[in-house]
Amino acid sequence: MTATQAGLPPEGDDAGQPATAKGEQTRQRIVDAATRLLEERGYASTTMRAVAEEAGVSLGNAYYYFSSKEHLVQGFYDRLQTLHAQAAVERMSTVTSLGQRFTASELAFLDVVARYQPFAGKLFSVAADPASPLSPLSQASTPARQASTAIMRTVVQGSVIKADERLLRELPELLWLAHMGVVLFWVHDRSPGQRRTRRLVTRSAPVLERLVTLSRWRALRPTVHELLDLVTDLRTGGDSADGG
Amino acid sequence: MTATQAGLPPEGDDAGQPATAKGEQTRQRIVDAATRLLEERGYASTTMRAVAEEAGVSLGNAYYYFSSKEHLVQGFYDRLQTLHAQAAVERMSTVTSLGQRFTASELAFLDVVARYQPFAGKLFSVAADPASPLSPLSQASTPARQASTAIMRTVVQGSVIKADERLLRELPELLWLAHMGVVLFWVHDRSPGQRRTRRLVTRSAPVLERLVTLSRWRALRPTVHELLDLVTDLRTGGDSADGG
DNA sequence: GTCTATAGCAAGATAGAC
DNA sequence: GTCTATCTTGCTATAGAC
Repeated sequence: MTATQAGLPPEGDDAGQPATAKGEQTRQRIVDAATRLLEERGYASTTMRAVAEEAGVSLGNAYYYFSSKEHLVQGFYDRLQTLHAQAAVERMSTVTSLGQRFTASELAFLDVVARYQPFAGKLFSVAADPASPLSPLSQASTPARQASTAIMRTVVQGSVIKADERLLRELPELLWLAHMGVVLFWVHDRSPGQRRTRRLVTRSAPVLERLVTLSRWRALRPTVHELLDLVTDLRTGGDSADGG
Repeated sequence: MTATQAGLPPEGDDAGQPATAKGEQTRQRIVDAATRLLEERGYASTTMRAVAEEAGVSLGNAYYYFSSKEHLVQGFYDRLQTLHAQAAVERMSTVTSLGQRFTASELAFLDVVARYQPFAGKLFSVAADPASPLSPLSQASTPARQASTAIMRTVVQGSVIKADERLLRELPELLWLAHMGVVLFWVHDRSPGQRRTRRLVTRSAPVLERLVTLSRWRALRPTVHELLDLVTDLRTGGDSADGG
């Protein structure tokens, strides 16, 4: 339903891009207020009315800058993204194996988002709707998605690993998919401190590394390439559809 | 958030289990009305008011039997499940390889759900909330989940395949995960007739079969078992959390 | 271009009377 | 079990001020 999915340019979703410095300031106030309320009270209780009041603007004004509640939450997402990128780079700086770097990146992510776990399910639910701007595949999420893939590129490029060349090229995007998998698991993880998700990461990373290494094996190459062909084919087909 | 996830018995989610025959009848009328409207007008337009009117009861009465709109939709899901199971068994009856049987089952699924694709995103979104009774991991979805896994067991048991024994035992549940992946892809697939999802199925199934076969390889066994250990560990840990 | 105030709709959910 | 209010909240609209 979205412009993204039809492969068309965006339509009215870019409402309220401020043109003046004052506007930019107001917009920021609203995002800040929303972030504060989200952290304090979760998604459901963060009503547009409450955000407007917290920001000291009228309800109409809030909608002037954000065409929906979901668009507003996007700002919150972007902030998390930035924090994750920073934390990931820092924690990756001391390790050089692919598995360790992926682990570092994901554990950094888990640390950053830990406090939001209680209401992550609701947010996730909203993002799961393909028509939502919060969907990781939406046009509105393109910057966030690219930033996330960039982190994974850093994971790959900083690591010393021998793998099939084509696989290596696709690896950042594949790791992004893996990251989506981690998120999916994390959202359902009610264990204290999200221990289970941490175990998932620390234990699957070595297997991941092993599999990547095995891609150079003669006997496995055809299968590996068949998979890569499939991924490439499904990604570049016109209509958007993912397997994340 | 759900009782399921805490490993506790259900609490208030079983609202409105009718005690009398009359109650049972009313409940059924409401489910029927909801199903009819869902098929005709999709999720968003199927308001609780519309359902109540269609069923000839008051809004409050509808809520007496179904504590939320989501609980009401569960009946619709169950119906699809049954249809899928029937169609899958039928289409599998002529093939014996694992890949072909999995393909048959999934294509049967796609045929059954094709007409609901336009509003599947909304439904999916609701089901993505771990706290929702519609979540595939919720207590309320246990019957549907088991039915779905049963289909996958049929896929496996009817096929002649040599694989690592432990993998073979876990395969039905792993195929259920794969099925969830297909659903995830399908929900985002805007191509006509969901051609892309069909391609995903038909092309990934042979790879899947190949990988299962490779599990018997000496050099791969440790990795395969490491993965199976991980899956088992994460599943049987007390708190529920998945990777589907 | 920004912003307020206010009124109002639709729809999910609830309270309380009977 | 059933109904009739009633509440809440996302969202829209309008009309006007600076």
